[in-house]
Amino acid sequence: MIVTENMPPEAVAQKLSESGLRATPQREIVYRSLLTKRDHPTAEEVFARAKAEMPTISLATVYNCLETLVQCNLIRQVNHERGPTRYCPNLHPHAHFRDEQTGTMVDIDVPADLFERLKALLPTGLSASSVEITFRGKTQP
Amino acid sequence: MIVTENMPPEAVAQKLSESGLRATPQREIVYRSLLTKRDHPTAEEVFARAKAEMPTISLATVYNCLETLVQCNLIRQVNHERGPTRYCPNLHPHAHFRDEQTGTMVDIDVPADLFERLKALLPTGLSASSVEITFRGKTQP
DNA sequence: AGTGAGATTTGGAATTAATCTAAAGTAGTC
DNA sequence: GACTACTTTAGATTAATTCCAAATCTCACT
Repeated sequence: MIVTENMPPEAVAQKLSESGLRATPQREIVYRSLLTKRDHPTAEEVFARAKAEMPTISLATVYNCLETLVQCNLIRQVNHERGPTRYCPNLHPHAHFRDEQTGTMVDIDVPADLFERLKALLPTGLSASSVEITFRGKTQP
Repeated sequence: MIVTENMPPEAVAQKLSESGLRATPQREIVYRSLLTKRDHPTAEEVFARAKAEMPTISLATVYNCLETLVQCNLIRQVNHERGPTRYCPNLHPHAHFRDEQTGTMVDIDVPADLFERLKALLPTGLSASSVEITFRGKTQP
């Protein structure tokens, strides 16, 4: 299955088992917490949301689940400068804009041909498996 | 002075004092260590090189100097995923390619018009002060 | 249904990169 | 030559994440 669209919540179990992994309640809760509020939360924020549904879940588990979901391509990691890693269920190729004041992050669609032009800049011998584009700036008042 | 080219080593003192800062031996050593081997070293690596020239320099000072040099636009910070921050004296707008195996990083020139096209993707209301483009992948054998 | 192997979760300790702090050193100015 | 502001320094501290080893769970097989 090639992923071009965001996973519907039901597909998590399937995608996980495709990778030989189990669809545990913790993994589903963590994944749902990304889907329901798509604001690029940090692991701590996911932890807070997950605890609301399952008070016994641990922070280590949240890190484990996020890592697992990244591994089987259900979500993406987003890093910006030294800030904590954020997580994103949008699997379309896209860029991120980060507001310097508030730290909030929004998705920016990038046409496929621009990604192609960027990849074409690489000298022969280098092949990119991913391209990360991050804008930093401010939101007009 | 608008910076479009890498600073010649002599220019550091001037650039620093323009910003009301002093050209200390530590700052010059740290800057030179970036110029002489342009391999995007981490603060720890800069520290090691600086110590060879000035055994009494401290790691905190290296962090301070790097921060100062970034502030007055003599060098750039480069972040990639969770790795330690790296430093780069190349002030041209450019992208970075990072080899997943070795962790080494190389500069990739990006034509100005591509940067413009990227910035044009932002919806009205968002204005970017910088764009970071990072490729991740592998170097062909 | 019971059992064993392997996967998963958990809390706490450990790690890493970076920042903070407060004291000591240095430099330009009056 | 002293005042003041800027710098450096070592060590303590922080923040995010990873590691670890024990407890728990789940599936496959009997």
